[in-house]
Amino acid sequence: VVQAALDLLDEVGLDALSMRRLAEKLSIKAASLYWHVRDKDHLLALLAEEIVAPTQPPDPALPWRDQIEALGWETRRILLAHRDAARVLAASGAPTGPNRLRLVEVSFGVLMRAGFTPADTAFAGYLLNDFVTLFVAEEAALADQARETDSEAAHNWVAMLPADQYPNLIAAAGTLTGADAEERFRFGMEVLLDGLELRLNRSR
Amino acid sequence: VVQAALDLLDEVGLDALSMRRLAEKLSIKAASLYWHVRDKDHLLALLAEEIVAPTQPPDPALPWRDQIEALGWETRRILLAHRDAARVLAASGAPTGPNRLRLVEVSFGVLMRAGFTPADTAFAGYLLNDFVTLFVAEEAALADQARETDSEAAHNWVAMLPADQYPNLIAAAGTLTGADAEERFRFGMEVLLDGLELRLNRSR
DNA sequence: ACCTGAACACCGTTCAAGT
DNA sequence: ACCTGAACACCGTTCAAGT
Repeated sequence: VVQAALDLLDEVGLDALSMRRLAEKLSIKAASLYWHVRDKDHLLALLAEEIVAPTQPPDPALPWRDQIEALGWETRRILLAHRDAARVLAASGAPTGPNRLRLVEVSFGVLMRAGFTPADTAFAGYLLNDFVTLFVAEEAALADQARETDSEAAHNWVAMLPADQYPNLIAAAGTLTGADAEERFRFGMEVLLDGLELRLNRSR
Repeated sequence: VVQAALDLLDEVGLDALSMRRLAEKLSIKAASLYWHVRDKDHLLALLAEEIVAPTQPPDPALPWRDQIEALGWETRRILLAHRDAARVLAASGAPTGPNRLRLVEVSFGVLMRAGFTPADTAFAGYLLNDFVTLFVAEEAALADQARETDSEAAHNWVAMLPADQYPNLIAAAGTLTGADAEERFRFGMEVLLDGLELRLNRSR
């Protein structure tokens, strides 16, 4: 039932994922879906649960930093496995299903055992989760966009800018190759983890 | 023209902002809008430009950290000034208009002058910008949701969870009062800036 | 328990035609 | 230069009715 929705998502993307198309795929009329599912929002929540299901929790024997890092990379991998997966998570709002709650529990557990206060744990957990989700959403959007237009055009919008008005933008963005998503992800994770580690050490 | 769209956004929110309603507000038929505006996407881009227009750039005499921090708080202030503003920025994609490009240029300039490499500047700039936008989007969503349901219910979803399955989640999330958006924002900014500062010092 | 027909109240967008 | 009428191809959702 929800598996069909996931297949459809991979085929057509989130924007074209409609109740009517899903019904068609199931050889059913659209009205019938409302017996299986309360809402489209509800469907998205179920979809988010399904996407996130195969996530491997990190090895609890590792230091907290390595665990958080591993979970970040694993989450990125999971979200890249389905089309628009990160957008589905964002669109389906706060986690309510067991799979997503479990992941929150895992990351909060790592942070608490590392010595963060409960409040800092909650803040840091949301910060990390938001970073990963947004990052992958952007990464996927850029990849889609690069697939539509030719990749030269993607570069050239920077070159089109008036150089005297945006010198720093051009200097910095000019270094981006577009194929450096992993490096950018590592950068973000490092900055966040360094910031969190510093905070932890200071509080002791 | 776009001012009417901004008014409508404040009145009804992004989800209900349709071309047809906007036309009605202008005492016009929907088809006429397509003379003034190419697309709905184009309209959203113009809207994003308009929202961001009154942003005050930080004092260039300040240390880089203070400038970035000031710009972060200013951006949050600007985005909270209009309903669903953060979502509009996210929905309208990468910045193309002069106002948003100017802000990117400002933040990149601060980072470059602080001594970051061009690549690190681009990474850090996106990271900071994404953090602020996403944070405000979430903050606004939570505030909306709290306005709809009574605020007790917002607390109780945590209390409803089976305590044996999610001990860390409950311990950490239980400390959140819902009215601590500013504190959470400060936390995120501090973590990011600490991480960035460490990276800058290491590279020298 | 599961599905359908038919309807309601919407969308974004195009295009020939009007003034 | 700016607007309209009419249409096209869609949406999510409800609800009585069928089996």
